[in-house]
Amino acid sequence: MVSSALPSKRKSQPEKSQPENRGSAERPAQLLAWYDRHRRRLPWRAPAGQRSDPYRVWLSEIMLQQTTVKAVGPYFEKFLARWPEVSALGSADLDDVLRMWAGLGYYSRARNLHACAVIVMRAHAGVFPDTEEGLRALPGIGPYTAAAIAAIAFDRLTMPVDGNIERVVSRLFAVEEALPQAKPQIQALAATLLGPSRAGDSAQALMDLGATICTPKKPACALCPLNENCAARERGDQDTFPRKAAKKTGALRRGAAFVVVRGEEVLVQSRPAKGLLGGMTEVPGSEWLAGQEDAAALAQAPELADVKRWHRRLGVVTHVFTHFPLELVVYTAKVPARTRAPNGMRWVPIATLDGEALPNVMRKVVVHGLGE
DNA sequence: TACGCGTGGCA
DNA sequence: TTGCCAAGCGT
Repeated sequence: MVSSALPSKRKSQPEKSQPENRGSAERPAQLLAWYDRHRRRLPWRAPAGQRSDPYRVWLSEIMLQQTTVKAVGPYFEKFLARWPEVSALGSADLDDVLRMWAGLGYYSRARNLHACAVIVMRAHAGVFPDTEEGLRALPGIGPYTAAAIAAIAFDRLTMPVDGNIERVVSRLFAVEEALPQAKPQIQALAATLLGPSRAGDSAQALMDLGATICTPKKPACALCPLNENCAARERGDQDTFPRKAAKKTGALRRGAAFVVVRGEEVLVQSRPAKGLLGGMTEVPGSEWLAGQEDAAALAQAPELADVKRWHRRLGVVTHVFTHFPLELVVYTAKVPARTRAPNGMRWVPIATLDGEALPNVMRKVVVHGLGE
């Protein structure tokens, strides 16, 4: 329900210092009261009133970076079952962590997760730092995550600001400045929503509000506990916040992937540890370049003397990364039983591919290459 | 500062 | 179909 846009009587300045905005002092309490009635039950959340386990909070916060609650759920359970505490994770092999992370995306998170667990185990005796500053020094923990763990696990009086909270706050105060330039202003305004205690609940309340009521499109303002005091709603243009600078989309890149089958095995290699899909498993392939032709891609096939000719599969595999779309032509070949893998490559049974650290784009390639 | 970094769901 | 979006971080 979008009310008609009324002429705005007030300039669109943030209401930072406008005492005539009656009721704004009640927001922290209104927020917590709403949270106590409507909080979501999530696997990593402690029961109401109980302190959360820092390990679970940390693990969930890393997984939730730019990732939906729904996608994280099963991964969180898997990780917790296999590595119940930080010392167990710190003792694990990085390859095992990458395999368990496969499919969740943003794989540098998995490497940093493991590195962080090692540091906590060895340099902090297995105990997470309980301050924002201490947490911020750990790999994979930035300003948001440090504040979130400090508030949720250690009850520190700080307000983490994620995408949800940016949206809620930019609407509450009708912040006209565009992201990301508006981040400092939004951070300061968000801090005004903290009460004298329960910082972690205040943060999670804002996140739940953003996820369920103050949604990106068609926010359910009628159900919002703060709707009497929302500048954007008063103007009627709440769904135009937050303001954002236009983003550019990357150019299409093309390449070839080579699915080499030896009996019931397929040829794979590991990608370099850093960069795109760092440390993950892939089938050999050409470079991924904008404007590349098929012939150029085919010329980069792995050197296998036993391959008489490559068979090009019909169609292409498409995949869209955050910053560019990708089209891969898939070539296949069968080789004799004792063909040796080229340097740096290895044979993996097709039946165990599920356990490999295969990113989804490579799963698509393998399915396309092995399909009938 | 701005860009590189995955994936799946949604309208 | 296409673009947007989701509990950001590292460089």
